[in-house]
Amino acid sequence: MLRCANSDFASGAEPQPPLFKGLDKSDIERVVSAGVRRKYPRGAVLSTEGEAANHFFLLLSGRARYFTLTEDGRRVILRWILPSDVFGAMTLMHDPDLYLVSTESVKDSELLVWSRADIRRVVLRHPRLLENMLATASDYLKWYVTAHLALISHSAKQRLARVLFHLAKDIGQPVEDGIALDITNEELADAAHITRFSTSRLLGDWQRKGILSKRRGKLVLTSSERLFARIPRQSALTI
Amino acid sequence: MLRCANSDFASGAEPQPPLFKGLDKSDIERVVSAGVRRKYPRGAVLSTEGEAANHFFLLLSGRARYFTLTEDGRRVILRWILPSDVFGAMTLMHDPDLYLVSTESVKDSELLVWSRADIRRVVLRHPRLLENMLATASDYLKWYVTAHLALISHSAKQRLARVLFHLAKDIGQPVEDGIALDITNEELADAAHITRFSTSRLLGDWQRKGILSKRRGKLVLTSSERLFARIPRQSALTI
DNA sequence: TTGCAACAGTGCTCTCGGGCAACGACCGCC
DNA sequence: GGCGGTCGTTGCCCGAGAGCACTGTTGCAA
Repeated sequence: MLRCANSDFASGAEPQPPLFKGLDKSDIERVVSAGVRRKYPRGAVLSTEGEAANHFFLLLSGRARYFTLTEDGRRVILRWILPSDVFGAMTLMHDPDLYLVSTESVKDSELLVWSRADIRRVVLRHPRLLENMLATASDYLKWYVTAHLALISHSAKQRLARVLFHLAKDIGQPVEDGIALDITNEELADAAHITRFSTSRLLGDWQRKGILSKRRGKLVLTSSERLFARIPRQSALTI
Repeated sequence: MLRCANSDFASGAEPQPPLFKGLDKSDIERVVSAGVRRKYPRGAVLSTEGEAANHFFLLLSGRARYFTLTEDGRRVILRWILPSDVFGAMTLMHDPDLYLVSTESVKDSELLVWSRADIRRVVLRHPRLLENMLATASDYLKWYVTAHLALISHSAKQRLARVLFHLAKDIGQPVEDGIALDITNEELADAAHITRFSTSRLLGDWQRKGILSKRRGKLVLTSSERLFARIPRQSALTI
């Protein structure tokens, strides 16, 4: 494993991760060179809930996600991690603590990884990193408030629509007739917190209406707006 | 409004707010004296979702809570704020931002209030405050993960039991036959995300079993463990 | 090609808990 | 004391969506 002697971020060629906001080239250089670049295959567990937080990560390429388990062992998908996102922030704490949730790669991924000792040293020298992490934390809280409200006030259909919409935005690939997603019904079900049966039924409805088309493990969203079509309501004028 | 010339925190007499962890007396003195002490009556809205985050708060005495609104206007209680807790952390951000949720006092309360300019100045001089805020943020995320899991995997009964248990721990007052809570059915319903009808039914069950006793606006929890009694299950041996 | 496993669709049942209406109990106020 | 408002209770209905069994479909591997 090699130290990252020359960072791509300092050059400004790549999009700047929010973590580095407000830092100048030499600062970024120093931060990046304190970490190591590592590759992980699809499906690798990168950090595990309840274990000591000893590594801080920045996703360079690929894709990952947070997950946790319910008391009865069901897996719960929390949030996607996209390139430029950081995770394992418990590592930054002044007092060592445990990871709150687990993370896994869902595609072959490349990451920048710091040990606790290294990232702490860097962070104390660059408090701006702490400020940026606080901003990230607030994004997470924002996401959670939204998810919380969705859970308690949206129907299964609305939740699935919301999941599809955000997936299309975050990880969809434009194709001729819409936006393509590599995803199974079961993954959608987990994300929307409904059963795979309901997922199948709802997707079926939408397909019949021409809002999307799907084949095994693949889905093309044609008109994402129509996902949120209001439930047809009785007109007040109809006596 | 007077600057706080002499802080109670620096003396060590009062319990130390987590915000000040790792700071020495003179540091705390400086932080506290940058804020002003203010009193708010019960029911005051202290910060409003969507407004510019211009004030940072530390609750000295009383009680407050976060809340937000659903799209259809229903009020959602998020979390209690107890003495020593801080809120309005969006004020600390490097780039000005809006409050994420609203807060209101639920008892007459005394707070330490900082303007954005003042708290930013202090925070930049004492990066340890940022570290402590990060720790607070992680507490919030922990709370949210728990609440999220409760919402998707617990029954109405389990959620209400959990709410009662935590309220008893946080804001209950010991009395001869248990722990007393000043709370209405409606507030419990909001906190557990169930209707007030279900709340009434569940509390009725528990009262009949002697787990708690209640009169209008008041509730005495006798044996909080029995709230979580497992649902009696068919024995596998019963053919 | 065959076989198998993962993925997907459908019809059915059933339960939790939401929603409503109506009633009852308690509190404070004039 | 009477009265209106808030809070609490109960019975009833009903619908969303979970759960399950079964079948159909696709892809991969031997």
